[in-house]
Amino acid sequence: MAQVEESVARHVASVDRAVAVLDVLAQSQSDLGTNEIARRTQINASSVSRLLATLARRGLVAHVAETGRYRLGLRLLELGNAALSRIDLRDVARPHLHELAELTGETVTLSVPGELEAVTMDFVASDSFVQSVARLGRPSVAHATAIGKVFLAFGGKLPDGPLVAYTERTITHRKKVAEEVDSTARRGWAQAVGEREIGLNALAAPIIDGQSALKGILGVQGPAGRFGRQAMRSAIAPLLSSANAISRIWTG
Amino acid sequence: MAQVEESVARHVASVDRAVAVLDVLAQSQSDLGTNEIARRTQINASSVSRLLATLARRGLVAHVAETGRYRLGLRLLELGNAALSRIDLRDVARPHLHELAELTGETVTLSVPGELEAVTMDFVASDSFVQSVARLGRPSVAHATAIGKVFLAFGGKLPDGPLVAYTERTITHRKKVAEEVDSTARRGWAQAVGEREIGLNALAAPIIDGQSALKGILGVQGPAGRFGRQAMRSAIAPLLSSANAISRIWTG
DNA sequence: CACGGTGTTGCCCATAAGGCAACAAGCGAA
DNA sequence: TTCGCTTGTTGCCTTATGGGCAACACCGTG
Repeated sequence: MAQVEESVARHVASVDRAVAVLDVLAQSQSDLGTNEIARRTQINASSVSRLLATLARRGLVAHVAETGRYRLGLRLLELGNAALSRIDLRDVARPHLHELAELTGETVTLSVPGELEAVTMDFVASDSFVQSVARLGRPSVAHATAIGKVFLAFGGKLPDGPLVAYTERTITHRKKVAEEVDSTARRGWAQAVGEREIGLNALAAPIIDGQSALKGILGVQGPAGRFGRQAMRSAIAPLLSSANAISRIWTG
Repeated sequence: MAQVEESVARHVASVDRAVAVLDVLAQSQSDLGTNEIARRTQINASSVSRLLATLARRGLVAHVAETGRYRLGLRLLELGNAALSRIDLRDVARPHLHELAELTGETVTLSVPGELEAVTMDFVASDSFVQSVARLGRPSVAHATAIGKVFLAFGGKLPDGPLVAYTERTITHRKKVAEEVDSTARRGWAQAVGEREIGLNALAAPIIDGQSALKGILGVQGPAGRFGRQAMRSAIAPLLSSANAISRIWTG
């Protein structure tokens, strides 16, 4: 809880009431009249009327002339978009990265989709001495990594030319890559087993907004000796859970 | 201008100040400190501090502990999404439909993309006695209408089976339809010249959100005798202008 | 260490805001 | 058409609130 909120700071009651009015309008599926808002907020109707007039003038609330009722105003959308544009995905995701690293015992990465590939922008390293090292700024190899397969599943493109075989397990046939990408899209997560590097296993899940646009990719990776079939299977649910929690920035 | 705002209603100055603080944070590209907000709003720093404390407690503002500065809070995103979910596209678009109908002298329609086609949900009829009649709920024929071509350009699918030739000008070869759809995507608007009906010409432009997802389609249509090559060309810019103005609901 | 700026909070006082009452308007039922 | 009820607004009064001053703690820089 923020320190500011816990202090004995004096609050502005009128602002509290105004926000309570906004909250009630947000909770309601339909427009509300002054008296109904007064009932739900336990604020006198004349006070509510004046609060609404002020909020309406500033665009946070809209008065519907036909019905005399009120609804949330478009200025809130503008303010919400402004709030969104300042969010640092890393800040929001970081607690989830820590939690997932703790749960799985492996290195957890956060990538963002770029133009040609997804790029690692944050990670929480495994506590183990033997760990899969992540590096910031490192692009993924789309066809050979779990992160890359999620990237492809959301419209990312493979580069032209032959696909490099990093290990014997690397999928280099474009048709088989496409099938792998289809699998990723269908089940909502990707895996790579010794495809980018011998002995390196990984899982990845998309972080999406309300329109299913890719905003980030959450990955878990570890050495095959520890992060094998069983451990990978166990990591899927928490991975999806964390990715969904992060996605809730956009979906509410 | 809303009647409520024009009355001699008494406003709540504290709420006005609080919103002024939100506005300043929205305008700024970076986090702001208490004193900076005080300077920009001409409100005493101690008042700003107390307003911020209240807004922070309600989540409309977030205090960044590392820097001591403030930014817009995630609750605004929730409120913005709630506001958005109650918006009726028709209400927002209607003034633009009227304006466009006035500018072009033709019938203007608003459609929303459905599962299999786009459906007319509002229109403003031309003032002319000779006009292209629109009907609410009428689905578009994707391959033969301007509205439909925009729908296809944003991922809509053609139905299976042969494409019906409504006139001699209807494009029924799937490859040519695809080319037409590509043109639509590239230039940002579609046209249909006597393809759905002899003597009926139309233009259409997409209404999109911040992620380029299709939220609606704005169309102009008229009889070829009046809405011919020259008039259509003249209607493109105002059509795009109106579609963009409506799109700003989502993009700010 | 000194200085300047930031951010918060105690305190005082003027006024803003809450709420009561009155009023106008609208709606539904008789 | 009339009546009763509810809604929404506004005049007005009272008082509690909130604005702002001053003081303080903290921080960064020279």
